Amino acid sequence: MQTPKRTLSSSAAEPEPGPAAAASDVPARRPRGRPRKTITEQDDGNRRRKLMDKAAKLFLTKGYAATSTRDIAAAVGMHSGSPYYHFKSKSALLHAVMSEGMTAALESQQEVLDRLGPDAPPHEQLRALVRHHFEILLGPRSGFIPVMLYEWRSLTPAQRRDVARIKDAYEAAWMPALQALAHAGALKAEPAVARLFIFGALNWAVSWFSPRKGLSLDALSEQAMLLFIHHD
Amino acid sequence: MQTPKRTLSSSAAEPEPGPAAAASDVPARRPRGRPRKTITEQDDGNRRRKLMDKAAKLFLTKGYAATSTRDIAAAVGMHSGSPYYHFKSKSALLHAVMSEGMTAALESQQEVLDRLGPDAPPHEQLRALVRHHFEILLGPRSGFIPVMLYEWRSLTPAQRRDVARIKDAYEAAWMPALQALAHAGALKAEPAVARLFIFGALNWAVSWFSPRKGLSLDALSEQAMLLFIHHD
DNA sequence: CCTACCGATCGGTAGG
DNA sequence: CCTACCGATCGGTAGG
Repeated sequence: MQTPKRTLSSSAAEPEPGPAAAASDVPARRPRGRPRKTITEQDDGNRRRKLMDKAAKLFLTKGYAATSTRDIAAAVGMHSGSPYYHFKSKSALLHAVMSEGMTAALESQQEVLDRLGPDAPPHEQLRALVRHHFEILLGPRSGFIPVMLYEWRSLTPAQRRDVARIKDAYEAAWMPALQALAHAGALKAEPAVARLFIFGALNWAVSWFSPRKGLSLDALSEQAMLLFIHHD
Repeated sequence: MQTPKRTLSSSAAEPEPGPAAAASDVPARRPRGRPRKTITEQDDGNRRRKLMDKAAKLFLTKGYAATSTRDIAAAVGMHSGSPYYHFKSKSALLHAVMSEGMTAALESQQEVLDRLGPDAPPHEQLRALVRHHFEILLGPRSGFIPVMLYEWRSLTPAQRRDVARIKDAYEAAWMPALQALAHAGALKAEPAVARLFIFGALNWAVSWFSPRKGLSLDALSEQAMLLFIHHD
């Protein structure tokens, strides 16, 4: 990904606004993309990210509806109204978690496929996709995608459509490998149905997998491949 | 299962209490088991069941926390406080849905296995279990088990332990078939891990299956078997 | 099962 | 980002 080009008007010598200026300066209307780095008492982008991280953790533990914006504020050391400085509603915070989580997952999945190259055997492509998906779901940086799996119904219809676009692209990337495997006789179910079953099997691991149970993500991926792929 | 023996004191000629008596007669402390049939304006057991049915539907659509007891009352044509005549708390209603749903599922699953007999080939046992599970999840009388899958975290720890007992028995009944299939070489993953993946794959269908999509529950079961079971 | 009600909590906002 | 606050809603209950 490239760093976004600065617009001409926001070029070099722009003075850093102090806290007072930052407060009176219409904060609701930001330019699109990452918020620009404004030095307030705490770094702004970090606060936004921290809100999303803690919110995701709480949404996953207690559920979106049962988590109050006060819970989230307290978890990051803010006062009750302050999350609304960063997000215009509780719902927008949920949407940001899912949307940015899914975007990052789609990008890292594409990197995995690119690294493997288009001529890798489909068996290896699927193994890499499975392994990467477990990393997204269960790895040390996980959290946003599991929220998406459990809180889909908490989105508004418009938000759902928006996140679905990214999710569809993520899932569509599995089809070439599945179709190749079906063609080779290593996958016996219809690829479109197999994809749904396979995502179910993997996603469900969020509800039972514990890294301390002795199973590594590599071993878990291997078990999944053994279950789904028929060797001759 | 046997019908519970009546205690001596609650024998034959007990008069039906009228509406007034039913209202003043400590309604919170019922004997265990099904409520006895007391003729009020509406039949009591039916009202309780209707509350559970509508509550399950709402819990599944909007989520437990986002469903108010007023929503539930309105859905069955009661006023706001009336569900508390049948359940001592919102949480108790959720628990009843899961507990009674899981109990019924365990019983009908056992009937399926009994009908098949202990000498049926493991392949047929698994197919029957899968088919029955889809019936529970997606069939015309479904609803309670999907709520359990999505609202586990809304239970109190004690309620969780209680429902887990039944759920564990339900899942344990799959192990003999899976172990036999593994032994015969038709299941390549470890049976304990395979069971978790398989339940995930099947349970996930709640989020995507639509009977109008042209796929019957029989065809769905067949696809699942093709995916998991390796024929030689 | 209805009526009337309570205390608590919630999402959100104005104003600084 | 904090302070102080509002209107709405919620789970639950007493009393009949």
